[in-house]
Amino acid sequence: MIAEVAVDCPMKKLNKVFHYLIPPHLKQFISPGSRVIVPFGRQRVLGYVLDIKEHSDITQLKYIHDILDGQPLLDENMIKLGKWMAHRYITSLACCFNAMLPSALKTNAVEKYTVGDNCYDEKLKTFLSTPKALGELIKAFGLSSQDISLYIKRGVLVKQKHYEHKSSQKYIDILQLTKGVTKEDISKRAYRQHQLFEVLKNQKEVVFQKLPVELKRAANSLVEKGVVLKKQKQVFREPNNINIQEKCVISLTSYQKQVFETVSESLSNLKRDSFLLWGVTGSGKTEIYLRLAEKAISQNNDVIVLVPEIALTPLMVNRFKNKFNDNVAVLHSGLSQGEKLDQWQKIKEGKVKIVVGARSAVFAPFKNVGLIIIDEEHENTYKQEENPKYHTIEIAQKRLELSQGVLLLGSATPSIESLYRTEHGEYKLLNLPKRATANEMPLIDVVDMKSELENGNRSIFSKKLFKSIKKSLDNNEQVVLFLNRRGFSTTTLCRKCGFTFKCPSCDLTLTSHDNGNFLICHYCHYQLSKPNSCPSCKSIHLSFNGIGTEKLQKEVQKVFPKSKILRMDVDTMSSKDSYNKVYQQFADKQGDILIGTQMIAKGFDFPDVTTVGIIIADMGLNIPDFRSAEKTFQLVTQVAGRAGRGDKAGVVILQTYSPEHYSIEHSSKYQYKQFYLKEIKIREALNYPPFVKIIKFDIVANQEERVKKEAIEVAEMLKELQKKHQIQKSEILGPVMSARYKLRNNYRWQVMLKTNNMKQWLDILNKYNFPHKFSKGIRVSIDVEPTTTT
DNA sequence: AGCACGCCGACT
DNA sequence: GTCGGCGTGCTC
Repeated sequence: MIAEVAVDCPMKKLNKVFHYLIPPHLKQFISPGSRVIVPFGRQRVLGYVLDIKEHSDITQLKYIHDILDGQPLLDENMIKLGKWMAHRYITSLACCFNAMLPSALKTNAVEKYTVGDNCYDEKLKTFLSTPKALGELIKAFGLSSQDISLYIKRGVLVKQKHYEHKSSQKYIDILQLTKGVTKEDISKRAYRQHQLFEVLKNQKEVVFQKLPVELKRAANSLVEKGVVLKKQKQVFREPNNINIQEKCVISLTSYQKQVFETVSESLSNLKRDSFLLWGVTGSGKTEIYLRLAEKAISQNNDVIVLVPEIALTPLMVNRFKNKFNDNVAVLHSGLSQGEKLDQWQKIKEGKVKIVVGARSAVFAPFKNVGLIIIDEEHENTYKQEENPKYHTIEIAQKRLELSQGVLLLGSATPSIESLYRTEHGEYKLLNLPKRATANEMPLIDVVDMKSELENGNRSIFSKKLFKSIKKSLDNNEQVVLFLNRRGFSTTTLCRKCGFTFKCPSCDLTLTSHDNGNFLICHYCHYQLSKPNSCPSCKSIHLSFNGIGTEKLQKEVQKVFPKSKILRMDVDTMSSKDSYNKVYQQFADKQGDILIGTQMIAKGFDFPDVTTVGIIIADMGLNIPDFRSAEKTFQLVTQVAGRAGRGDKAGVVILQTYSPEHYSIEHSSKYQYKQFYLKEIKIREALNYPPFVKIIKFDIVANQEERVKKEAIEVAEMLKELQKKHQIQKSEILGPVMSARYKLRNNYRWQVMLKTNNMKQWLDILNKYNFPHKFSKGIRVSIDVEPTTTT
């Protein structure tokens, strides 16, 4: 008996499997889907058994060393899915299987040592009868690291990885300055340590785990010197308990009924079908989801419900929990690894029939998936940005193909691609053109900020927005202000010589925070305390340009001094609970005005909000990405949906510098269809998706010159492959410097491949083992159908 | 990832 | 003639 194993090792040629003999004592436990430990070269690594065979052509097979779980973790369909994924996203098999399992199962690999075949030392043998960590071994036998590597070489010792379940308690380390220490306690040359010192002086405490790598090292040496104190703090899991008044839904509208019946029919006939439900905000999509889930369960099928970000959609989770009680598992980012594992096991053991969760819940270990619902299907959180760079919709499609089920995508603003697919019969389009409740969508009033400026209004607020806010406040109603940029100001500029403060390792301008007291790099978190003068010309005239949520808050407070303002962005979300807290505060009317970034665009349902202000609507339009118009439209629609949810009518004031842009024009009138028709023409003319498929190659390394050289090489290789295999309908663009050229001291170039021949390219790139063709220190990562091209 | 293998310059 | 740098390639 031979086991075919996908080995987990970030190694070249890993789209292939390795054969191992199965030791007699493990025979009855090992089957496809088992996780095993196998000898691989001189190491022992994790592997996934994919198949059991009678024979192998390979001679000199090794034995499987051990098995990790009592039962196989993956069923036949999941193995098929993993194989398909590895090919589709050009990654290793093990990487795909890792993505399917809860992280608690994979992250706790501990290196331990045990005796090898050439160990004749009885003392060592007894000591290592249970595997020991390196530290224990060194302590007990007084060995040096050279001794150990020598012993490993000679086969006296064997290094292996141990996979242990972590305790479900989570800890973080808090750093504080020791009382009474000063700058002089740190050696003059230790630049990083001084940097950390400044941060701690200003912020009092900092979470160690959140520091950038460079500062972590500095932190450790300062802890050793006693300048900094390190304390362990337990992080408590946060139960998801927002009190939301349930809207009582008595019966479905005729539109809802029709949608329900259409999907329901496919469920009854066990047909493999895909639907796109295009329903305006508030049209009652959730109610349809609930009823369809009920239907699927009654037929003994399992249901997966996916939401973009579970923390931001407490409503959906609540409604499923209320309706199905114990039959629902929830997988959200607020759970500890251990808790996630518990939920996962509940699903695996068939104790629940429904899971509500974010992206990775698409891999929920159900046996019989009959329905997958993807809400807000246009959200880009459905694309995983790390390897395997999968898109949740694609995975869902593939799963349902394997288990014969129905896919239901829902959105008020479907992605251009999805809508395009409905025209070509890949998805069936379902419409909910009317809100389920009586109130209409709020009116969107577009204000041209250029003419405001011409009329002498230089403030952040247009006259209209100011009036509307005032009116709402006077009526004791609430206001939501949306600005998609956090921090105080985006650039700090010397007015004399034009110097701008930039991050030394990222080539990005530093955003000032805390009233300009800090400059922070939003990418690597490099910090600088408030500069007094320009480092280039010593001028003291510095100006803070560009507006972020912090500055907005300050301005609003100035103009409406009596109002109570709440702010919601990454910076105010220090703990998992902050979101719920602010949400609850605003719901309880402990705040008059809520200021926020993207975070407030989704799922907020406050009946007393009558003014919504979009401070700068066209911020996203300047991003050089083919999806920027689409994204802007979606964001405007979403934010607008926050107004007028109760009995009172709401107003949306949209401020913009480009009122004539088609994205702004159509979104302000809720004309998605018209926008779509225009956008799809542009996509066709410029040869962008959905008319072409993109594969993006990122070339990253820390040596500027080498990256450029390799990037040219990547483009050359692609052109050669294209020529050699005569691939038609393809275009290789680049290499070009990435939009964010330098990040964390790494330089990046990119090459784009546009093609209508995806299948052939995937076959060739996989066969050719493309991502691993490059020399050490150069990382070439491939993104198949990326969501952005920047 | 590790580690061996092999090819080239520096040195006993 | 040997030691050790690291570029290349393999691990069932």
